[in-house]
Amino acid sequence: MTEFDNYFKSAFTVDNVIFGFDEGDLKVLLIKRGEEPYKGKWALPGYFVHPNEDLDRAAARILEELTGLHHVFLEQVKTFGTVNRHPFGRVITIAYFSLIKISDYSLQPASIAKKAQWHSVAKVHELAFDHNEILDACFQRLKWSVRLRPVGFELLPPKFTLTELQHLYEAILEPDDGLDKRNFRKKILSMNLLVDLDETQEGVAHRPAKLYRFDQEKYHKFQEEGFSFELKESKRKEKKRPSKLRV
Amino acid sequence: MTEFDNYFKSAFTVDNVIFGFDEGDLKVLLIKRGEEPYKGKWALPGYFVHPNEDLDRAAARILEELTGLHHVFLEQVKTFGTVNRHPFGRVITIAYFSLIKISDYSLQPASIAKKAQWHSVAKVHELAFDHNEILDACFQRLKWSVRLRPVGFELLPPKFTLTELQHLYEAILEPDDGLDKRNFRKKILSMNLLVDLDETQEGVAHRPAKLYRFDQEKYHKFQEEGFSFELKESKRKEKKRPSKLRV
DNA sequence: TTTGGATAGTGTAATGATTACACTGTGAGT
DNA sequence: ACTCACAGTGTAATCATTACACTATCCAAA
Repeated sequence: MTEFDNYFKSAFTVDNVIFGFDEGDLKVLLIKRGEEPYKGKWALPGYFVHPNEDLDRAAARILEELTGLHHVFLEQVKTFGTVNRHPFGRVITIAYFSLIKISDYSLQPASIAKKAQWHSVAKVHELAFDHNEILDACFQRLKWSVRLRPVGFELLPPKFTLTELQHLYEAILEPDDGLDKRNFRKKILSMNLLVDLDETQEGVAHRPAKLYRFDQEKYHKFQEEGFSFELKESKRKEKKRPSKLRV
Repeated sequence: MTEFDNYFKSAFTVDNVIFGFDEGDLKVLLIKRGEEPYKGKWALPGYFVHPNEDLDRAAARILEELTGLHHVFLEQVKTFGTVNRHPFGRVITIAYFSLIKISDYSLQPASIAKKAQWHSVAKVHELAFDHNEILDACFQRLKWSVRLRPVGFELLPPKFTLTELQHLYEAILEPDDGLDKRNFRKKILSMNLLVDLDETQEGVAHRPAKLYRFDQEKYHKFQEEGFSFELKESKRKEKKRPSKLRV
């Protein structure tokens, strides 16, 4: 068996791209590294997989240590294994992404959590290791995922408005000109996935919007039977009355 | 750095699900294991990733040793890392799938290749390790892939008939009642992806079909711009004249 | 109390895509 | 000349998607 000894000298980690949605913006949870390598750089939360730990379990552990959340959406995306990606030796990493409600997130005691911060996905700069590449791959997967599952269920607070839901879709799909409001509403309401709560927003300086929640049962049905959301970005803007506001 | 030493005791392999298409049937290339563990069992072709080898490179190497082919379609699918999946220690495996034309395949000198054999995907029985699970995951991915890329380009010989192409789609998508012939043809021809070769089959005991090839340029355009193939299985059979053949 | 700003909310007609569906054509073999 | 086996072909009905613009409601400021 010694011929194989050479192969048993590598390690693997799990890195987790944790997405949240807040203030109309898609966010990702990053950690400021306190140790070498890449000390001081922002990085994806991740760690070595313990010798007796399954991969999915490791991903869930990292997520939980950081956010206190379990039973959230978590999916394996891709494994990154370029030869020199880690200075300690041959280390490959299995990337996962998860979706959480930022409102559920609370600071955890784990020391790692103290260095965590939400960043707008669109504004993330240089990360440690090959983490930019990992983030990109996970964001692409999320874009794909949004067509296949009602992702809002995982990302939005229990009560939300249709406009918030639309903004979420726009943040993920990044259509050049946004989505058409009427078509979006027609589509999403026709799925019967939302429940009208007969409540409205309060304290907004405009006509308050109705609040909705997801229908849990319908949601589970969609999980089993599939889901398809397709909507082109609006081709041209509807003419607006010229606004006096400067851009 | 000694705190990390414990983690550098694992290994990883690459396993490759090589799909081919022949005789109207989707096939997968399996190896009869000549060594423990699982000696005598059929397994996916795979091997340890060398210490200085990138993952994609390892997958391509295994494919080439076995089939003599390079530059074929090869895609990472998923990593399997259950704690006790390998008797030698902690070994995780990165699964890839590839698509090749069986007509291009030729027996290679590598000793491993002598134990290789094509099996109908639908009839694969118990495999070594967790390879059934891996095969399933890759087959699912292929099902998905068929909607996003003109997979026939990778799987069919240079000249083929529309019926062969339809059988390929049926072998992958497994629709209960097959696809509707007219709708299939209308759809695939309207993509302008096929070139009519002005040749026909020879030596068949019925009206010979026209032969087509893929338009390489259009194919590359689709690779960049995306591709969408959607076609429901035919709902109900068209009534046939009662056939005298017994089922 | 009036007005302006901001966002919510709402319907339809035109277009395009998908579906269901059944018979005729051609060559080979007897 | 007949039969078998598969090739090849068109249309109408339905459904889904798209483009598009104005009215409603609340708050705040004048």
